[in-house]
Amino acid sequence: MARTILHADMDAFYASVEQRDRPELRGRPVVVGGSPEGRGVVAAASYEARAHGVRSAMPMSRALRLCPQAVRVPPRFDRYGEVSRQVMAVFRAMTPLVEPLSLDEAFLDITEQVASYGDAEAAGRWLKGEVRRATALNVSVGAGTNKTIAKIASDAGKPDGLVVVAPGGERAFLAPMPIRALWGVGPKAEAVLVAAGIRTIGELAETDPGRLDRLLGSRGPLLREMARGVDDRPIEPVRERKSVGAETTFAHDLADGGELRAALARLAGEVGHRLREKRVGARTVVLKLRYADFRTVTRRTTRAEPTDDTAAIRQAASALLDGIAEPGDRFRLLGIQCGQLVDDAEESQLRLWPRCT
DNA sequence: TCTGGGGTCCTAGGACCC
DNA sequence: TCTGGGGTCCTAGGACCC
Repeated sequence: MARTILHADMDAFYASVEQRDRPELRGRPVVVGGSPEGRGVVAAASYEARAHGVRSAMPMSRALRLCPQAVRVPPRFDRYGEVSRQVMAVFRAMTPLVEPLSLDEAFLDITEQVASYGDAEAAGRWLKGEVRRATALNVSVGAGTNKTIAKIASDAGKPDGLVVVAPGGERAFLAPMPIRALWGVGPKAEAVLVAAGIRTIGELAETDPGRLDRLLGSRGPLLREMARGVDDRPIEPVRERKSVGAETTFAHDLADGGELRAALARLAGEVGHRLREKRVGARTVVLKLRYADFRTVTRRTTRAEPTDDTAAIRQAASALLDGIAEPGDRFRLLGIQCGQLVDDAEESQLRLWPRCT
């Protein structure tokens, strides 16, 4: 039997939360993100700002040139997290099979529940109404028989949309869409495909599998299946976190020295704190450096025992930095990422019963 | 125009062991 | 003196997502 999958995606989430919390911002172009002097980029833009060409991930300096009357708001991630918990609670009132993708977006498998709403369209309307009642915010919803269809359907209806793709209608729905709409096709894959004369998902679906493998490598078969409307990936309500990291871009490039080492200590503190909060230890510490010319390098070290200790993380990262930095180097970004996470409870089990490994 | 910060997943080469 | 193949772990880089 065909599944019924919803993809729910809040409209201009951070910007909408700001406009909701601050009525004086309503109806005005709002851009959430870091300052242009601090080399910030746009995290979210209200639809009023988008009308001027402002987009997510755009440098803030460019956004404010495109739309000088825009109000720039520094992000308040704690606040967005609170609202996100309300939204996810509404989703979970519908089905336990909710897979969050970010603060403002999730897949829902409502195969078991859809009949009790009537049909997918009615279920989608119910969800939009409940989210609006709980948060006074709009969510766009797409419905279909798999994740690919539901996701592209919710994108297609934005803002405040509800798009339902009936079983059997998958290929006709996807065919005219640009390949870039497909999950997993970014700038690089798009360029490769366009150079080969493949512009739409329909054209991708018709491409010879062997040719696609040569163009896309191992990702060819999966993307071709998705383009043909076939996608069996399940909704995964529980996904284990694999890493915890923090990074910072400096307002001005830094040489190695007191300021850089102080930033490193601050990042180690941040990461250590979050590891302890989550009750996990990390076996690997990765140092990330971006040079003034945007070249990025990483160096890592693996420990025998996991740690959540700030000083240990700082020392590991500092030793890695010693191995990279040359006199005269200037850096624009520094980051620390901890991986190979081990649950504290699991860890103590291993200590007590070493032979059980 | 001058490029954030949080992540996930994949590839490829080398070390090491059997 | 020359030479296997498989498996696992580690490292660095890169594509991609929101």
